[in-house]
Amino acid sequence: MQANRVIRALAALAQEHRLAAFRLLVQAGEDGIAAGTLADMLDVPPSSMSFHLAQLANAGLVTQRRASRSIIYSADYAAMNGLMGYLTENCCGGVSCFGNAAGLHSLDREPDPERKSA
Amino acid sequence: MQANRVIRALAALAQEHRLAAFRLLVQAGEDGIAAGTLADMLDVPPSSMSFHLAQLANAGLVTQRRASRSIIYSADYAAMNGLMGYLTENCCGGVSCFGNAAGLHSLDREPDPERKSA
DNA sequence: ACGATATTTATCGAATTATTGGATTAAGAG
DNA sequence: CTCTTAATCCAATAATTCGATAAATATCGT
Repeated sequence: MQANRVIRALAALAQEHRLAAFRLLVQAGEDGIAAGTLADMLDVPPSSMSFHLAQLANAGLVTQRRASRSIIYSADYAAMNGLMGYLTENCCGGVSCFGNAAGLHSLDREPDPERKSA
Repeated sequence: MQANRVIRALAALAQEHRLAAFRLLVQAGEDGIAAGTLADMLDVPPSSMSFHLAQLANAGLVTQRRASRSIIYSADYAAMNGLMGYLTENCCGGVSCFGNAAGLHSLDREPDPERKSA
């Protein structure tokens, strides 16, 4: 059941520090970033960073490798690719909500006026 | 700050019932599905369904309209589009992990053996 | 207005998640 | 071997979330 994996991936990214960390890792590319460096960049205690990185790793979104004393984390593009693929196929009307609807980005623009009509 | 909205959208989808509900709503298209019908489909108590739908609505992923006694929920394609856009731009190396990497979908194919042996 | 249907709200307990400080493991330098 | 640095593990705490029952609100047909 891949839905389960998708849920874990979504949950992993649905957290401020983890989303930020993942973005940095994506930007960093193959080289990756050491856990401590990441903790320093995001200004969170090492133990907290470790916790969040473990969550990302558990969700399969990042990989780790040791480089001497440091542990380098890298974004797993294939996993992210898979997540995007699932969302596109299952949550975008089957035929990619991209390209279909031409360039509307409500999450970028709308400030979300009000949800409840009182 | 759209990162905040993205996080809420991800969190909203990172739950079994909500992901399932959203998938059904996407499939249903414009017509949408009534809250009660959704609760029945997913076999969760109406109040629980209402709770989850509220989460989706709060994240801006679904819209609601009243049809006589029923409240019809519909997927907000624009919001989903925005989410996909953000993920593509910020979490896929800047230049769409799709199409770039040719056709690898780890979440679809790989059973990912050593992630959790449960 | 009344009774029936549909949905939301309120509330509670159980479970999960987030955060932190300190202990522990691993690797390199002297 | 000891010291230093890097990262994770552990335990305790705080906060959030989930699921279910019960009460409240809104709408419809009569």
